[in-house]
Amino acid sequence: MSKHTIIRLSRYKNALYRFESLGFVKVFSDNLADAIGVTPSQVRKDFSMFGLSGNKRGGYKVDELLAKLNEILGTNKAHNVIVAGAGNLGSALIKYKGFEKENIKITAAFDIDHSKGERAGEIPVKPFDEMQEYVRQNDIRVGIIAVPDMAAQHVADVMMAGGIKGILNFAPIRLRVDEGIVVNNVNLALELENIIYFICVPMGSGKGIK
Amino acid sequence: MSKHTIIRLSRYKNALYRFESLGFVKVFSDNLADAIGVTPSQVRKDFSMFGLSGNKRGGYKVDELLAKLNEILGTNKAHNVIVAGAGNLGSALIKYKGFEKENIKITAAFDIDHSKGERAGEIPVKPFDEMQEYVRQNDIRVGIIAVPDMAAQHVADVMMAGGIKGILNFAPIRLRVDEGIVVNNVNLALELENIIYFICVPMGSGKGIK
DNA sequence: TAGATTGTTAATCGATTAACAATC
DNA sequence: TAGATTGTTAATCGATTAACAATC
Repeated sequence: MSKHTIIRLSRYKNALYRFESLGFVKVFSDNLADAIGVTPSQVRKDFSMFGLSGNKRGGYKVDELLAKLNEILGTNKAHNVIVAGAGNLGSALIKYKGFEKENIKITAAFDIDHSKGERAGEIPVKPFDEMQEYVRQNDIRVGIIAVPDMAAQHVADVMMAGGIKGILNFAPIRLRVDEGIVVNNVNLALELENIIYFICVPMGSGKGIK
Repeated sequence: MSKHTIIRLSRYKNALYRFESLGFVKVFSDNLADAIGVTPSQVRKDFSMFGLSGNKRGGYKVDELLAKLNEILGTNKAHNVIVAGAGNLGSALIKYKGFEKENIKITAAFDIDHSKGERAGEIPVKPFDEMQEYVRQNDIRVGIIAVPDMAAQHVADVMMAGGIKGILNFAPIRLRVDEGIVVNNVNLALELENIIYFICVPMGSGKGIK
């Protein structure tokens, strides 16, 4: 199943929550398509690949669809995640509100300098040495890498040694990982650079925005 | 020109800096392919689309290639950027080190509560009311949105009114923007959700990782 | 030269879109 | 029923890869 399809599934889900809060009981493929910026065909195709069905004339029931999407995406279960690196980015992630409503919780952060922000009421910042054992003991499956570039590969290795299966990597390097380990990269500088390219390219020439 | 191509160009550039620091004078399409995880064909195809040429047997000169990539991507010129929202994420971005080496500088942050982190030596946090005028006066072309979801569309509108052409949006909603405005979305919860999906899907079934 | 690598064309692959029969 | 929407198949589109002649 392609990554793009799953991303769209998440977007449908977000949109559905908004429709729900607006009082919608059912939606049509047209509504969802509009909401996330794809064609209605795409919506129906995506749904049919996961056996999500609607009524031939009544569209899709919002609550049913949401329940099924949450089940497919795994967001009906809680997931615990750790962060390596408690610098600027790491601490912002620890405090980030957006994970909660997807049932995702950051349970611990690790840093070589664990004095960083060890505050009561917040998530503990532990010494990096303890990470592997913590991962193992708490059966953590997903880790976030928010350490300097040079340390990223080592952190990834330790995460994998502890049993982590998926990594969200903020370091602008390609991690070498074992077979079957899932890595998503977020490269902030690259995102900006990309925007800069597309606003600088002369629009006239038929090039420009994709 | 497709967004994916430009992203790869940025990645080649990153890899080239690393090759350069290792003392490489020239590289082959094979080296670059390995470094960023694509096929050598892809590398040569990408380069040929931008008139980046090498030597039929000697590969590509690292310094020349870097200079040309920086020119194409616009990273040879400095770019000033603003941030809306000086909460956790906004302040982490202000302090983020990774923009500098791409010649990108955050020159100001804006928040309705501008008392947040107005510290000397750092970037000033100004009242949100002043944003539009600041954008206009300083000819800012790119803005980052790191405000709560509900405020994001309004912020985008004000940015556009000030003359901003590109937006990096961290709010998990689809922004409605004018023709020709470039938007890149970074949705942190979605990235994690996506990882969770792929590590949860039973690997055996031929599905799994893409 | 012989061998290796580029640049480019053609083939392949996968993803998106259009079309339409089924049917509520 | 007539009209509208789904579910699915076929067509299209674009991007990636393979192949190979050119050539350093």
